[in-house]
Amino acid sequence: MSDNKEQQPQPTAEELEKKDSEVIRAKKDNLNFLRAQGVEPYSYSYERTGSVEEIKAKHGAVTEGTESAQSERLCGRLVSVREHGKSTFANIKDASGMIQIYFKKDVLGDAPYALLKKYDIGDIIGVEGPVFKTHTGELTVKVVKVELLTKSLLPMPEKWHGLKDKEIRYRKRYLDMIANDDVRKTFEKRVKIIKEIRNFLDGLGFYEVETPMMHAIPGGAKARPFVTHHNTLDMELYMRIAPELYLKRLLVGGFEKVYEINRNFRNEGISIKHNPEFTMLELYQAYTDHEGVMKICEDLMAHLCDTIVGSREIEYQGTKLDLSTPWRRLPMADAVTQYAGIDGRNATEAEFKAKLKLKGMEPGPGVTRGELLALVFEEFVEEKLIQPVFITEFPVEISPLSKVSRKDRTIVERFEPYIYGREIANGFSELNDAEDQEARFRRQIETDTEGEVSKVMDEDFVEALKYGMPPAGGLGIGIDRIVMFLTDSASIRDVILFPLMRPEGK
RNA sequence: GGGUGAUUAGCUCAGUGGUAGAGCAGUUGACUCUUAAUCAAUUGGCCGUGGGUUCGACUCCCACAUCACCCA
Repeated sequence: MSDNKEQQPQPTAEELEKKDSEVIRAKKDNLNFLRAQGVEPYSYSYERTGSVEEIKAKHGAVTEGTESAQSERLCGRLVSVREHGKSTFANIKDASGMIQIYFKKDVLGDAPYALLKKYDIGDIIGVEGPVFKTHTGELTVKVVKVELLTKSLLPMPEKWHGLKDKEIRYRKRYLDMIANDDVRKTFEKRVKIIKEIRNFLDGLGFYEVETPMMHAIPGGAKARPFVTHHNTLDMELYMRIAPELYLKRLLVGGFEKVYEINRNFRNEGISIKHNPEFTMLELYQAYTDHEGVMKICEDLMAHLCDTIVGSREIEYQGTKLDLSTPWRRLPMADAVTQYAGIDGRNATEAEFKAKLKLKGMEPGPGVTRGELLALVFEEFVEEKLIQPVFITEFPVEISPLSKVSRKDRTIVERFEPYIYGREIANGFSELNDAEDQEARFRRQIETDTEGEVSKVMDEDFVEALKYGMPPAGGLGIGIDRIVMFLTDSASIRDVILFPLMRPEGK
């Protein structure tokens, strides 16, 4: 495959040169001119006296008409230039913010001022000089000395409208970040959210661990895995769909509170809510049950609201969401009764099927009552769960890893919180009866028709359980979806730096 | 997987079966407190790719590619 590509004749330097637009050629000309003048267009370092924000904070009190006694050094990308003959205003931007800089011919000197013409928007520069306030009150660096730190060879996106083309924004995230300030803010927020999750869990005494992302047997969730191959072992490996089975092994081993924040991979569709690789938090705590981790779940979300948003009421896509704790608890059957207009506790299989038929669904004869309930829930209820709610009491058939309810053998001690019609997490009292686990795996393997379950039983996991896993509660939270809520992002692609894209056709 | 829409200059967008447009960016000139600076001039296009219809297609038709949105 790659052979064909390599046989294609590589364009020569001249041909590439020809293809350059005039805009690009102008920048290259500037680069070459500067080089000829002895300017190094790709410098090695620049020592600054502070970031843009720091300098602004430091000199905020400078009064108009005076300038700081101290000279400052700062650097960043040149984002706009306003020439006025013998003086020039410009703006540079660093990670902290943007500041105006002022070049004056008689301050900078004739020759350096003339060289400014060879600087382009997009170049990264360092400037040195005192700080003053303009007549309009804007804090500005009066540049005494300017240095080119990095020459830019491609034109920047338009300064006013920015970069809107979603395809370019996702494919070339760096341009998106340069052009759209709120993108950088969203991803800074993502960093803080994940940091706060760690803070919260570490505060509860959890250990963060790393378990394999390449599995010989895919497990821990119902999803199609990505397959890869190990050469020297000559074996198929699967990118993990969940870390669950490994984290539970750690409970067997004696860790009592563990969590992992990392990537899972599911070979399924791509949508506004799904990226093939996504980040999950999974945590397990020994000697507690689903109630225990349900509390951790809502407390964690409340903690994130407090620390990231500053309020437990957030607005998502124009809808107000109140994440105050405790969240409502609602058994699945009751949710169906309440939202689907069919008695979730007493309806017959035929009644469920009739209901599903309204959406064109015709489950086969092998489908159990519990599965039918879950289908009705998915089809008719989920989208209506706007305010946070824990759906509880899942049918045992669709929950192969959770413990049967102590009140009712047909349901399990499991919950899924929903916000804005979306499932954001999944938790349960972990099944630790090895023989029951083995039987449920077996049943899953037998009934799976979609290839969503491994055909091979994870014997080692079952064996681990046989040594004895303490009773435990487990919880998995989709981090990307949490970030979407807390940053008011409509698409998962807006909270993943480099979402999966098909290679561009050529 | 199905449906709808988009694809035109580096970027943001108009456009029409008959010679391809604007703003920004670029280039040249003027301007020593501007900030979407202003003013004057100017360069830049295989109108996503490949077929077809037509005297003539950026425009109409078909296929393909990529993206977006909706549905499964």
